[in-house]
Amino acid sequence: MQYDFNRIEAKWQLYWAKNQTFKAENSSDKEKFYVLDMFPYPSGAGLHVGHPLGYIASDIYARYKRHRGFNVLHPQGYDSFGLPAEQYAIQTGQHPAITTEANIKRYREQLDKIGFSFDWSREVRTSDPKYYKWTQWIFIQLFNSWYNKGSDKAEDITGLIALFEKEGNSKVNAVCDEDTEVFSAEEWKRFSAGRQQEILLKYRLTYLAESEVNWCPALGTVLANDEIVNGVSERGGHPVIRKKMTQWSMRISAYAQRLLDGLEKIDWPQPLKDSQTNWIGRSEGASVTFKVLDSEQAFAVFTTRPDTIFGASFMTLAPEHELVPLITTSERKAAVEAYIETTAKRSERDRMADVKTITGVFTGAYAEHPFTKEPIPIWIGDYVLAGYGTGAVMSVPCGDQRDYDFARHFNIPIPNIFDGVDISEEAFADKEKTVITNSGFLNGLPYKKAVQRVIAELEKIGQGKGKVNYRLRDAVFSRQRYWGEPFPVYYDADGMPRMINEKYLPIELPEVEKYLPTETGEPPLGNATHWAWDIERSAVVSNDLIDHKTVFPLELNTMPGWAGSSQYFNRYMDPHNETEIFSREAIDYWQDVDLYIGGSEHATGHLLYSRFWQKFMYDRGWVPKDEYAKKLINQGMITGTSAFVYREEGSGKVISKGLITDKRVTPIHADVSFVNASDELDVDAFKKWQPEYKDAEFVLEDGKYVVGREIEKMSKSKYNVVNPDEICEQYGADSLRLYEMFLGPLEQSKPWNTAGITGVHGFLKKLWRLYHSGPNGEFYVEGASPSKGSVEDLSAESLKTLHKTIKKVEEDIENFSFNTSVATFMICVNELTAQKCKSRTILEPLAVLVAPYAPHISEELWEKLGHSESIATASWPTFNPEYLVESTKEYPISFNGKKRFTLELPADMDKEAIETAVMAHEKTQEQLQGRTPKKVIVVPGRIVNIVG
RNA sequence: GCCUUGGUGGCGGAAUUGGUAGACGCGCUGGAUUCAAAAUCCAGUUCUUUCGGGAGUGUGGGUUCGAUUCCCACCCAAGGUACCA
Repeated sequence: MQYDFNRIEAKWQLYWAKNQTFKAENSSDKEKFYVLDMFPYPSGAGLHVGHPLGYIASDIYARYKRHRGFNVLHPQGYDSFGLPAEQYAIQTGQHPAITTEANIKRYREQLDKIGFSFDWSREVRTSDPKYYKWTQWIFIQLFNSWYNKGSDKAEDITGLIALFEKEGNSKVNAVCDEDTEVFSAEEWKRFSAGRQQEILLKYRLTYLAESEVNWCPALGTVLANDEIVNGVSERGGHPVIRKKMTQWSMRISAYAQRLLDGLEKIDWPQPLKDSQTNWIGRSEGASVTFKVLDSEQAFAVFTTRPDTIFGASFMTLAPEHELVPLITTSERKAAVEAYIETTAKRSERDRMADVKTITGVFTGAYAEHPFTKEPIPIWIGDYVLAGYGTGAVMSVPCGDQRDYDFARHFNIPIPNIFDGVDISEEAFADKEKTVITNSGFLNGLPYKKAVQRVIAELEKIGQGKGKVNYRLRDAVFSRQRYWGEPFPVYYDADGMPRMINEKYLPIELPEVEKYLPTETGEPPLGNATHWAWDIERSAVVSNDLIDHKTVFPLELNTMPGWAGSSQYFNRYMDPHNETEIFSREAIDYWQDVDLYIGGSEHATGHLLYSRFWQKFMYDRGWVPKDEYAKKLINQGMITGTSAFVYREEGSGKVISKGLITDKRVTPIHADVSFVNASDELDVDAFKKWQPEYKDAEFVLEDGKYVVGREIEKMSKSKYNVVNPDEICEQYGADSLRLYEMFLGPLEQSKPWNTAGITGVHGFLKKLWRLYHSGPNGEFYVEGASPSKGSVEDLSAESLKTLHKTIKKVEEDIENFSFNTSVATFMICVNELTAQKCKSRTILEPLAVLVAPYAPHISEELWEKLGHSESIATASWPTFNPEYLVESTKEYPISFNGKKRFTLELPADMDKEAIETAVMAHEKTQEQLQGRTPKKVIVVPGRIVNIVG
């Protein structure tokens, strides 16, 4: 009987769906195990072979855990708000909800074909109002919370208001805006309601603030860094400037230290932890206030090297620093303004990356040195970023290379404050060996003592203090987009934001005519005509009714992509609950995620924000764990082989790869589906696909157009995607699953090449044949079965093969080394085939071992073995080491570390006996050629090495 | 620039604590079967060689009886870098 994978796979997929085989219950005698995948964004291109990589791995793990007797929660859903659907809507006018729905349908079909053991009854979609109701709910809770540094957690804002009423804010130990003024209880009570709200905003965990954005005036919209190429918009090539905008922010900085500390108790990959650690960027130092000479102004800098304060020969402010226009002298004004304008065009990343070009301008103003009272020139330079620290730097050229280069470039003096150190060529940044000189009261002190001393002196004169600084900035939470969660926010008569009462959630996304920003530059929701909040009717009403008395305008921004993904893992525990985000029982049972698999590209986005929300939820008592995922694995990405055609600069001719020689060409992506295995392009298909090349001249070599090839991340935008559907069709889902695992280690990136799939497919056929040794390839196994009894011929060899496979596969799954277990299965089947094994005692456990990897074929074989229940209910075979005991060991005999021959010796032979046996061997004498070895290393069970 | 990861045959990769480098699969070569093909099976396949052997895990150095594995320096590629998700 043939291995008819198409029939078998369809049969079992239907069976699993009908019987709800993988539905998880919220209570069980079994121990719980929660396996989570990062849910996909349903793009129009459909699923490509890179997506399922992590899903297959987690599915294997989830299935394995079921065999080991756990109650497994393995849900899936869609991160269905996002930019591509909106972009498509702008281009076609099609509502994003419609395209998203269609894309989800396609994703689901594709996912179903691969045979995942998801509990689909728990599916969530972030763009579903039933889901985003709870995203809005969390936003309100954040708004109604402040961070109490005393208790080191988030608390209800009513507690803060009570404190203000009792004692003002001077003794309140809270995380708040830097510019928060001090007031007494009496003053608080006298403030207007609007004023009070304004002050509370400085404490709330989500608040309105000015933040910088990439503004593209031509497109009238804010762009992601991703959408900007070489300083201009990717679409259309328009200029982009950085501009300040009032937006919602999340006070994630309040959690900086806890986010750092929490990393120690979770089993996440070290590189990912490093990423988060660097992102949070804790540094210890001091905050120092400098007065501006001949002015009322002063500014603060943060420095990790306050000990070098006597070496400061200039100050550098970020060009965007608020003080710049206030202190610039009239004769420097033109130069400063010109410089600011140039900087506004550069992206932050550009400014950070570019260390070679040194630019800056002198403002004409001077700061006063807090101790020497000497004037210090104040410069601006774009290597200082406004958003980092205070946006101002105390420049000490002798101790910092960037300051050194800047000083050299502008001929600013470089005073040396390090004893016996030559700074004529470069700055000296070594803290450990530092002894300070030319520094008044710091002379002769080493680094640590100097830091302590200078901080004490600064505190004495009220111009500084020791400080821990974090690089982590508060997260901007507004997006000027349509396809995202609307805020449950309206603006009152004072223009202050107000939350809509929880019981009226969700506030649903309004319909708009077009998805672009309005002509006045408002976000797309500004196009909605029905987008006002009536506080009497508690309903969204027409904008015409806005009177700022009972009907108010609603927020026009929407939430960012990460809003919906920051708590979805908890919502899966109780996804249909309409009265709570999840029930107490559900969260108490499932607790947290035991295994989370997803890409490392989310390290400092989703994976940091979700930890922040979880800690907030924990503080407010809604979840029992302050870290939501015990273990996390990063799957590597799959790279594809992109194809390029080459357009000659100037002529516009498209030149075959071999004819480029020294011509100047621009490589352009060609869809890989137009290219055959010999790298020849179907020119007509290409022209049809990209009409702008319809009339272009294609210069051929030997009558063919040959493309260039390059390995890149597999992505729709690079036109190098390979779809899993065809592989499922041609080889089956089990082959696809095995092949994706067989490609290489889960965590590494690896190329996709379908050529090798015949290998794993051949293995499945061989596995099938092992159970079909009867006449005409009928199913046949020997041994007692539930239905009929027969005698089996069980060999010690087969038992050994089986048990070494059990051992290896078990270790592999526990270590997430799925590629090596596929190889192990192949060896096992090759050996059993050679042994002509037909024994049920071997073949039954083998089916269970294979089941997590290739579930369809295993189900079919399991059924044929006479079982009436799904193989998912079978328990994992038990490894018995007795079958693996060896009586001899083949020793490699090395001379000076190089193996020359091997020698079989009894496994239990001791060190001395091994040495004697080896030295007596003729080949040893042959190798030595009469020399006496200096030393003989014998490691019993491992190796013999003869030196000399 | 900074942070992170990786570099082993023609290709994907294996080598779990420093102990037989190249498991397993693809591809290729030869053979069996076949009218032929597909499928299947068998044998071989790191390079080099005067057939004794010699060299070999990005490059250069180091530690060690022994290094793909540990240390130092460098080269190359990929990912991230705060509004792609």
